Amino acid sequence: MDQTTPIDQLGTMLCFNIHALHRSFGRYYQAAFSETGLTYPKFVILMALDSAGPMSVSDLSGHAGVEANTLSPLLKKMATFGAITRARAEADERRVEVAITPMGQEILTRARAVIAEGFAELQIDPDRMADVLSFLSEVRGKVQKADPPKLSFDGLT
Amino acid sequence: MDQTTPIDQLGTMLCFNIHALHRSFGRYYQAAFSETGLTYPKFVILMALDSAGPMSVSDLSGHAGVEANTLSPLLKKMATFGAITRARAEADERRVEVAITPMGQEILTRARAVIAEGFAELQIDPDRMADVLSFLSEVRGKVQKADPPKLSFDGLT
DNA sequence: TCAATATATTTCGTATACGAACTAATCTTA
DNA sequence: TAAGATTAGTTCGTATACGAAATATATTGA
Repeated sequence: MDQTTPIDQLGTMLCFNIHALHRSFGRYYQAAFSETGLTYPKFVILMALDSAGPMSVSDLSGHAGVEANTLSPLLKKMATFGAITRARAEADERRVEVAITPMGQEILTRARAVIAEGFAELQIDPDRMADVLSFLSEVRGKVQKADPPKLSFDGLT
Repeated sequence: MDQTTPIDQLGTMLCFNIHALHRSFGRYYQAAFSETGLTYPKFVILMALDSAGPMSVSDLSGHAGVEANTLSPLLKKMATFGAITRARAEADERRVEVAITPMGQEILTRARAVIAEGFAELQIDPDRMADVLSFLSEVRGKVQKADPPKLSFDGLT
């Protein structure tokens, strides 16, 4: 951005870039999926259920990177649509087991193909991408564990 | 995630990582700012106005990476609070010029310090970070220009 | 010049997303 | 074994965020 960017601002810049790229992806997926009612968050849920198998809402929360209270209404809609199933666990009635259905699998397969096709057009270097992915995972782990210092407006003019 | 991740899934994985990291940053900033009413999107707006000077809503939209209709209510709240000013441009009454106030500057300065402090604790390699930032910017540019292929559920079982 | 078009912003409807509070089920332990 | 703590999920209130439509202003062209 600026040749005098101090190291203290790198964190801020990373957030900014993540935020802006997140929005760009959001619009991209919205354009790709809009005719179908599928959205990016739902796609992430299907991916998690497909790769890690049936699991509880809170486990899914960890896999998808969103809170359980965000998932709750989404899962309800997806179950109504038929892409997943939701059922109280017999062993522990507090838990709700979520699983992808064959219809959900079919949707996921098609969505993945569309996304793969779209990404191929972006011409992104796979090696660099892999490196960035590992960096982002590392940062995410640290951010999740961190206890942020608190901002205060005391004495604000 | 999986040692057999094919190249066509890298795009999907990048989205997933961006999405999850975005959520992690969101929670981090929420924890850091919650006592003050400042939020991450408002922080981004202050940063953009501070670094690029007063500008219209649509220019700010470009700088902040969100749509103008998202900014509109945010800017109204921030102006009521006193962190920014909003005024119809004299030359062109369609435009609304937005500018940061001294109070907004003060808030930004404090927020930046808190974030810089928090990030220093994360122990992230600055060189690697800089490299990742340039990659993310590059990807964002491509995603924004791209015309995604469209998903369809025709003939879904 | 004045109707057709274009541009800037706001409003509207819908979809995440979070923390806090709530409910229900399970576990602990005195 | 029953009161208290813990855990899982949902509901509630608030804050983004987007596309589409509405509104207001400016520009163009016959």
